Amino acid sequence: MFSRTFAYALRAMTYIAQESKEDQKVSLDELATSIQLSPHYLGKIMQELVRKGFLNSVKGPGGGFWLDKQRSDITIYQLLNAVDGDQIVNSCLMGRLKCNAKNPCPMHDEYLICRNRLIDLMKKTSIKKWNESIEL
Amino acid sequence: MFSRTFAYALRAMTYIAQESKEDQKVSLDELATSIQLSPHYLGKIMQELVRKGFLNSVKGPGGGFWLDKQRSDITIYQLLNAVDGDQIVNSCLMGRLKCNAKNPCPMHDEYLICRNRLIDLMKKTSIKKWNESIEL
DNA sequence: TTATTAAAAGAGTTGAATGTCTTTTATTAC
DNA sequence: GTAATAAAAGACATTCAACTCTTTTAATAA
Repeated sequence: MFSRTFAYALRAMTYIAQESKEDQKVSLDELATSIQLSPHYLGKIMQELVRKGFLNSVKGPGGGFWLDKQRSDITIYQLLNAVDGDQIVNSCLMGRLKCNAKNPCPMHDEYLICRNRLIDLMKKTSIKKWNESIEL
Repeated sequence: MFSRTFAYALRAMTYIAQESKEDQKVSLDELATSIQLSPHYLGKIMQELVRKGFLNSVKGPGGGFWLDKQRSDITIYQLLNAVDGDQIVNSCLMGRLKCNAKNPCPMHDEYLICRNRLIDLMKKTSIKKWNESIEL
């Protein structure tokens, strides 16, 4: 439903939120090992997340990625939108070109309800909360 | 969320259910024109649907595709499964490799509920019902 | 039985997402 | 300032769904 890149980004944020502080950075290699992804590809994802302000990085010896305390309040919905955009959830489940309240398909209303429930929950779930809820 | 092929298959079944009888078949070209898809690609999709028993076809002059009355009772869920399989709906929304009732993610329960509501409705919606509900 | 029609089959192409490899840039430690 | 470290950047490769084009097979009609 969502992209793999989003899943990787979420796993990476999860790990970094747990393991990093400003004085204890996580290197790309450590991160790549922990989430089982090639460091090259993960590098691109991380680069993009840093650029968009989801976490911090510094180059050089002792460098790496880390997450400020206050940034663990960002939600998985924000992360999803940053990585995948919002086009995914804004189309007819059945692929009808024009499906709307005036001319809905039989799935339309139910899909809207479900979609909104899931989006609401994603908007309420911060990285911090996500981490508190799951066992790795 | 689902494949384009499924959307095309549904549109094709919709058109054929409306326009065909055993003595009034719909040709591939007519169908392709009506749903705005290249006849070659549509041909493959139709071929597969015929092979799987969702509708009938005959070659030659006057040939084409048609849907038996009783086959309009097949559901859009059956069509989806035939085209896309069922793997789509059976994975964690957030892409966790092992997400289950014992070790769920924060989205797990809500997603299960929504997923089941949508699947139930798809199982209840026959091609016939689908056609009665929508305006083209 | 031959020409025509129309689906079936198969080979090839494209584009986007995903993934790999190499080079560059920035930072630190000495 | 030089060597080492580690992220950033960019070029290249792979994969898969989606799509196109060509050939074959089956059915009909005359």
